Amino acid sequence: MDITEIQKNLDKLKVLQLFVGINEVILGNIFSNSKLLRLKKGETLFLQDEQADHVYIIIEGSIKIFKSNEEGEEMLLKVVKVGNSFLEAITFSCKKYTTNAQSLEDILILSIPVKILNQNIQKDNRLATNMLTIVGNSSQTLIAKIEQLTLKTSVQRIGWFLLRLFIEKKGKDKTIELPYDKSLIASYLNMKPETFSRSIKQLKEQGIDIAHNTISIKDDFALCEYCNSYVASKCPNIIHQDCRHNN
Amino acid sequence: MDITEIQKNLDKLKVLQLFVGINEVILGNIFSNSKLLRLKKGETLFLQDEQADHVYIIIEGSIKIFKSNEEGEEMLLKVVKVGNSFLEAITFSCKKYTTNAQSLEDILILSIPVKILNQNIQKDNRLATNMLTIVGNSSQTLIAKIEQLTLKTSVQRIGWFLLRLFIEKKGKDKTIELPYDKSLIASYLNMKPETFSRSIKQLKEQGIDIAHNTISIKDDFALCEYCNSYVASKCPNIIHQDCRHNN
DNA sequence: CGCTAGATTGAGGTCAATCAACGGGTGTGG
DNA sequence: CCACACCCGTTGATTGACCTCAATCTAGCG
Repeated sequence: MDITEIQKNLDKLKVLQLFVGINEVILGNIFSNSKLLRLKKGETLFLQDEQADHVYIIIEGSIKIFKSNEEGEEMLLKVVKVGNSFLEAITFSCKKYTTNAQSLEDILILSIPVKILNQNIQKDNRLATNMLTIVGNSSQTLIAKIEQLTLKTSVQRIGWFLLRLFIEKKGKDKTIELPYDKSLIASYLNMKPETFSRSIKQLKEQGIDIAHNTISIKDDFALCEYCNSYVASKCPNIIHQDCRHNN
Repeated sequence: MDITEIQKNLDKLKVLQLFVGINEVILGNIFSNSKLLRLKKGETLFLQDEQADHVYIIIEGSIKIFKSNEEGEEMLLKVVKVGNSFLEAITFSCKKYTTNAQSLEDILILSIPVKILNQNIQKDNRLATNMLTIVGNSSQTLIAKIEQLTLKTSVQRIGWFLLRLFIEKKGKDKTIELPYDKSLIASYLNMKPETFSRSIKQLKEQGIDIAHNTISIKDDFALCEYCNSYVASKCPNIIHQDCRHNN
């Protein structure tokens, strides 16, 4: 019920993918029934098998969504950054979280009761279609991840990851920074830090260099061989005539 | 426009998850703009990167959804059976299929133009929420698949697959038939047929026997060690006091 | 009966994991 | 200011799981 603080963040909230095109009345109802939470770095947001009664949207910071087995091994599913929700973590049928969520830094999040969300879905169709788009996209990302895990080598997975980083930044820079610790990236790509380290050496021979946390590429097309059609659809180089996915 | 044939299958169609609770007018609009297709075994329904302008629902038979790389290797994502759709194959943003689909036997399918579906989503909220449930569930299945691929050995993956088969059948039988070729199952579990074959031998020592296409288990709990919480939620044995997931 | 596709078995190779040691930052306390 | 511990990342040596290739077996079918 900390409406005043929600008001302060209203501008950030209204433009989120989940709330695009939703009228003020619905938004008001959702926000007035939601809460803002602050968590310190490393705190747990929810655990696998807990009752999934809230949906979260990140306003500041980032969190990791992961699975773990009885041996304590972690399987990093995704890192959720500012402005994103993670609806795929909740099931619409079984009502329990199927993953764990932990903050990677100090975070500020909006916590929406699932019940409230469901009530408003009935009232505003746009909310349902927005959610559909979000869950649909995350499905695509999951499929892409499966493709990488099953059909690609460790070097190829790193190349693919770096390519996505460069496309995300959209800048003309041939140099960018790694967004997380190397061991976290390794986990996301399903390999051990040692393997990550060794694979990077192989990439060096192809004009892709990682020194400390700085990645630099020889030219704009150094990573093209790690592209696939899903990534290509977001790549500014797709217009280039040498691009495999140019059509 | 083969309405008469659609009429014949109306009973089958109306009870599908996608159409639950949708009123007759909407259904009529959807069906009158859809077509029934018959494909022979092995025919291609759509290919990766093609324009995704139709959504399909299977009325008879089954199909496989898979990715393939330039070397022709296949990565089986899922097998879609009677009554199911595969909305996750379409993107809501990029409008291209991200996977391939091919029939595993002679099939009869309903082909709905995406445009028609979108129009009716605007009119009937229930259609949107039904889709949300379907895509949400498939997200969960994808997450479960990633978990298996990354954290489990080949023997564990087979055990998990067999467990799901037994739960699906729900019967009290300790003997069931494999639903597809072993090589197809192997592909689904991301291993080679040879590895599948060798892993089965290891399962024999635990009271799980596969002779030809018949699986038989020593007792109802032989496969319990391959369970996880997502599978457990559908397992009749979860009420048993020895069940790890009983709570 | 022979043909063929699928399944099994064996031998050998490969990629990534494991285990262990080391180096370079960073922070803390004396 | 230095000594020390600690974490992260790197490097080397070895292991192991799964793949590859090839031969053989089996079941189904005309």
